[in-house]
Amino acid sequence: MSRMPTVDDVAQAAGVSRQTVSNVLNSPEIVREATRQRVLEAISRLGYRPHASARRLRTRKSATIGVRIDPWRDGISGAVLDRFLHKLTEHADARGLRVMVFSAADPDDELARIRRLREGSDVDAFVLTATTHGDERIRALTEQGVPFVAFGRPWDPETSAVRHRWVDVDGRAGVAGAVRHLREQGARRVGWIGWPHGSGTGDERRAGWEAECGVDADARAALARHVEDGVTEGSRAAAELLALPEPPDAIVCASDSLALGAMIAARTAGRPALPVVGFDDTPVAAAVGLSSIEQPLDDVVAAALDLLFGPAGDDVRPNPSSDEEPTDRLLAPRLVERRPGHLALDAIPGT
Amino acid sequence: MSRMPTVDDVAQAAGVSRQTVSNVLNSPEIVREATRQRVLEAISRLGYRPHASARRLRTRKSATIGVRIDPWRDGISGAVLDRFLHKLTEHADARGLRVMVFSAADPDDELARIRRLREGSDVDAFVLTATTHGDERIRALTEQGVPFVAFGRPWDPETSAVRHRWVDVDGRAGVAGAVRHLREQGARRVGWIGWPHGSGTGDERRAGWEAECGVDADARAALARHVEDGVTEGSRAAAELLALPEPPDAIVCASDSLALGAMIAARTAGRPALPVVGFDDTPVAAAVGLSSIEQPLDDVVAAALDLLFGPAGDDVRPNPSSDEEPTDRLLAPRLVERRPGHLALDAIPGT
DNA sequence: TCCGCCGATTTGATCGATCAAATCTTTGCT
DNA sequence: AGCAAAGATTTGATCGATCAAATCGGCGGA
Repeated sequence: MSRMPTVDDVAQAAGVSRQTVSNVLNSPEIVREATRQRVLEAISRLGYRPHASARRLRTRKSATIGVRIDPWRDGISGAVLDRFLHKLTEHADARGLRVMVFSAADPDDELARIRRLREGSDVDAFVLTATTHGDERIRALTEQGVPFVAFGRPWDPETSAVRHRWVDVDGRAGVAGAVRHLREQGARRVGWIGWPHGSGTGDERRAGWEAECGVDADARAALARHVEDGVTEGSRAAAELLALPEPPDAIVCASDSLALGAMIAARTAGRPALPVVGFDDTPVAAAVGLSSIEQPLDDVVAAALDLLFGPAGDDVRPNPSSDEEPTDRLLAPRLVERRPGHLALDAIPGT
Repeated sequence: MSRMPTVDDVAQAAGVSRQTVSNVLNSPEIVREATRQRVLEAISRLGYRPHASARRLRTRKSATIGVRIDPWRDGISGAVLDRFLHKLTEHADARGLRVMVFSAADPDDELARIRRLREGSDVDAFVLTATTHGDERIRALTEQGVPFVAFGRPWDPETSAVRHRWVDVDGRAGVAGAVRHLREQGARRVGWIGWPHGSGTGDERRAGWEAECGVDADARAALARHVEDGVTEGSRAAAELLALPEPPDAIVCASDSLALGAMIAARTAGRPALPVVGFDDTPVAAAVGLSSIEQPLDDVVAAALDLLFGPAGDDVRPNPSSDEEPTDRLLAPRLVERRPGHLALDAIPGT
């Protein structure tokens, strides 16, 4: 037979009807065991696979989730979203879901694309990444009844008021834990290099440092720097801190880019053993032997899918209304410790 | 109206038949201008969008391409495939194509998943990335008649014998160009840090250095190191080279990871101005101010889609048979020059 | 004036699956 | 044994679009 087998072919081969074949696949429990076996045998003998488009046409579901992938990835940290995407496909595969990616020029364009993808039953639900202050997408999708989950908490009261599903990583707890750990290891003055105020993520992370650094407000002001993300910026800020009369004896940073810069600055300043902690545990951190706070992406993805589809299965739940059980999850990150000096520069002949 | 409008709704609204509406969308040239306008007006008034699954069921096409995304590679260089993926979605969107991603444990698993995706008309064609020596996937997909294009040339005669579509970047020409450029700038002994022999990509890149470095075989042996990919490895190799009686006055590397290591080693060895060139122009290179050879991913993606779908349109061409016009494209990369010392460590107070 | 041709449009059938309701089987209880 | 309820299976309709073939309408030529 040249064409792919269909339910009818299987039905004929097994001596049953279309619908029974369909039932074996979709509601096995209502089929008698004997017939079930017979049908399964026929299915595997003919190599039958259900035609996804036909099924979707009928059921109006696609078992597909959509994710936007971002164009701007100058920073090292853009890598987090890539790892997120990869984890997402893994977990989705395990649930029998598919992942479709798309790109968009701006939030409006993203909304337009989302609408289009959903209209054709191409995609059932979406994962929004990189939520911002006053994120327009949350409200728009909620109003349109498009099922989605956000990776990133709502950053302002307005968005919080819109009940929706989200998952995020507790940056504050992560940084606090790292600072506490450094102090247990003997550090007395832990410095902070973060981003300019105003980004939700950045402010959260800084709050973790503030809570645990154990010094008064004046000392905190001296020990903190806020710069744009980047290796150069991190390097410069760290050099400033290390040049203080009372320099820090450890530095925690809001990103691996900043931390890499800090690490290089420490080396240059003759303090190669200064503990430096970054955030996101990107490949670069692993490559240069930098401690870093790792986002538990596996858990994040699992939680996101749970919220969208329930603990198991591939039926999208509708967006939550305003009076139900919790629809969000805040997960704690984990400190990955590495030895400074892992670069082994000291072991190099001639140094 | 609660449900989405269909062709029939539009037809009724415009006072024509289903098929005419369909024609306006798919073969506008056979519809009279006046009716065409009337139908278009009705379409936009009702906000009609064709139902993708229904169309696919009928036409047996999905206008969707599949790409495997790799489980995390620890190197910095994994970023290339991510950028590739992003470019792919951009170009695909522009052509009205969709991109579906999936993950797989190994090549066999990948083939199984590809088969499944194609059977349901989920995906029309695939892009294979990271081709290897003796890549099983090429032959398997060709035999099964699954349309695909490889990003990566065939690395052995056996695979070359299987006529298939591929696009690749001419690493040899890229490295050769960089070496030539360094020599024009006054370098006399250009070193090489690459990967162990055996990887197609790595050997090609090294060949570019050999061709243009302008020294005899003995000197070449002294000036080259072959190590696994990684910052530490690059750093160690570079330190060795710089400790030679006649050290190199510039170093070209097979990857940005190696180059970053080399750059740090140069700094440590007191030669911060040593020109170092990496490969792939990853975000890290940009962040630390490292020159790097950039793969023209835009062109790669455009070429790949051209090979699959023709210069325009979204009809997949069948895999090439053995006697047709060229089915591959080799593209030249470009050197992105940056200033060493961009890290501005020298400008730091206290140094 | 009538016929035939050609381009524009319409009608009937189909893609492959699931839903809803009808029909046939078995089971359980008196 | 008889009969209803529960269980298993089958039949007819449908999802929304396109394909293939039939129909309609206008125009030129005999």
